[in-house]
Amino acid sequence: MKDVAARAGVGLTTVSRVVSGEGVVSFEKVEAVRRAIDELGFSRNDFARTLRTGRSGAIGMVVTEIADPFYATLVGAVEQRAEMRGLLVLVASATDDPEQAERVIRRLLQRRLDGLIVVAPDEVDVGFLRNERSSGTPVVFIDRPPIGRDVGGDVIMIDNEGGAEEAVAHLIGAGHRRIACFAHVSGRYTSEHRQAGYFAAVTAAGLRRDPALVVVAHDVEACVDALREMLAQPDPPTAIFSTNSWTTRALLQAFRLLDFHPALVGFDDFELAGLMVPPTTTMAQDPRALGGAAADLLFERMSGLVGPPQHLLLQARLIERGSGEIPPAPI
Amino acid sequence: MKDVAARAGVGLTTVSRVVSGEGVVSFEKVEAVRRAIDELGFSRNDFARTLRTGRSGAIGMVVTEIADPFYATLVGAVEQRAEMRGLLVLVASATDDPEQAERVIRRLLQRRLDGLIVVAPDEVDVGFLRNERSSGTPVVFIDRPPIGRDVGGDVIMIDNEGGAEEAVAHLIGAGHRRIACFAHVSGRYTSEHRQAGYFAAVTAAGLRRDPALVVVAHDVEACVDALREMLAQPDPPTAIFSTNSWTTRALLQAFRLLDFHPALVGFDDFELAGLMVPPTTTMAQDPRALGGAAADLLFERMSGLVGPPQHLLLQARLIERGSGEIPPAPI
DNA sequence: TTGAAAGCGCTACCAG
DNA sequence: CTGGTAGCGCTTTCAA
Repeated sequence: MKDVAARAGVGLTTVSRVVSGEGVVSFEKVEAVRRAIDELGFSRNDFARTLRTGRSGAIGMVVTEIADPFYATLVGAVEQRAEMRGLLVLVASATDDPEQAERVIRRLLQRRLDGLIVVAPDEVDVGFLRNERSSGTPVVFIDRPPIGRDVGGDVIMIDNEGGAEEAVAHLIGAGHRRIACFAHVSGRYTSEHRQAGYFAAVTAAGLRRDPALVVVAHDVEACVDALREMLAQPDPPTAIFSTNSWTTRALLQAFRLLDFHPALVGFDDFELAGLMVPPTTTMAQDPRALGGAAADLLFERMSGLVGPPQHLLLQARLIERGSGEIPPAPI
Repeated sequence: MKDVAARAGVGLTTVSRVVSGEGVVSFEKVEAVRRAIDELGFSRNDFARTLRTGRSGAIGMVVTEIADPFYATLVGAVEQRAEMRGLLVLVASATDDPEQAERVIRRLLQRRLDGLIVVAPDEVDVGFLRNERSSGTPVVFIDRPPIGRDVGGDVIMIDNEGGAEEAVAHLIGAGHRRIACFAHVSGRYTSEHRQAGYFAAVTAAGLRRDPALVVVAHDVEACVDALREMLAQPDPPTAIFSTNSWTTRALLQAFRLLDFHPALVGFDDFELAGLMVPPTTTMAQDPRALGGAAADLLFERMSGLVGPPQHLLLQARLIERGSGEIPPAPI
């Protein structure tokens, strides 16, 4: 910048004003500075700027797995909103390893971000984010609430329990009485809440809660095993509710392997659900809306919105594709 | 840091040494500093550090669309490698708008990154990256070569033409003589090269190059229209080669709508390809390998590897799932 | 081993 | 309108 100033024959401050577009500079000097910038290939050092201003012009985003289309879409939605405001998004995958997750988040924090959007890994105590929030960096949690005492911060989630209940009620409405629940993982927030919704629907309909119908299965092999076991029972399920799209897709592959075709409704929509055999009914979340809402709220906080932490619950939406309502072949 | 020093009763330099783990500090002072850090909730300001050292500890990654599973996986692979080296990854979606793309890349550059991995949007002249490279920031291009004169930089890509040729040869080997080519877009690098592979295979087999069999179609509607037109011709195709997975998936939906089921081989693997009816044969790229190779090369450059720009060509791999080799019903 | 002091490149506050 | 100067928080000499 000093070089630019020298070359343009102006003061350092004038260059700064031209570069940041703030303050008033005479037309000729602007031209001169512009020319010098081009000739020298100058580009402002944002670190120095940040050091001085205290604002980094960047927000951070932590997700558990960027390669998961759901999170990738979430990130895309946030990025789009950020771009409109001239903010950069720093993305970091926390992964499932709690230690690594904490390390990644801490490292992100050292960058003095203007705001943070976090899909808090279950099992990671994000209590240390309390410092951050109290020092003025807004934090919005998304997809699930943070673990840890008094973290505070806004939370934006899907109504997991309500959505699951509605999905299972849909199966019950189609005449099913034996409905299995395939959970994608044990002990994690979304999984547990969707299971709770399953139980709520089963109970509301006066059906028997059969523990043999509830399993945790993430991959094809586990699904095959669980299905084999259920089919060996005297009163096998005629319909299945799955708590996320990974399990839903694993189930679809298992169905083909076993040549077993029950009714199926899965939480989370996925591409090609309509091409499955039969087309798979899903309880869809809208990751774009979720990410957009989180970004909007974060930006409001960044521009000074105060008030108690907000908890937003977005509704999931049933997309009927025929696999739920088809009554099963009589057994 | 000043506060920490005061509280621990040591000098600023000592704190710096403890925090960065460099230099020698007596055990007691280390303890004292650690305690003060905890009590004050101190976390080093990375901007100041970067300003001073000139190294940011972060690399940048530009992709055209983060929500596309292919790019998301690419990012995931780079991130994983970066994490192992304690580097942060700054991701930005360039989008398809050339102006926005350039803005985003420039903004990323202002952050003085230690390295850059770029999926250069076609139509964006990344000539301005030349400055960057000459000022010592290594740049690795991935998935396609950069547009613009003398950009230089390493390039890591899939052998698009060879992969496409092999895919089409596979169809020819299964007895097909009328093979259509559905390209996902016109004028872009990967699309054009895969089309070139298609033509190479067709020519090598001595088949007639029929322009009516080559179309550009990105969505279901366009696929339906194009297929209708082809089916109305006297000698319709019995097999289709598609240049990327978006088009492949659109085709699958179109097939169902039209109740038309030709043999199909698509470039790019996609989840659930095996569940399609019939299971879809694909020419698979491995985005994890691609991203990993790019990251490794970038890290080598960052640690001083000199030499002329490298051009790496990774091979795509045919995953046969039965839809290619099934001879079509006689027409 | 330790600490004082000089600056990394920029912006904010002044005084012209 | 313009430019000089202080200082953001850190690391890196250099001297003790």
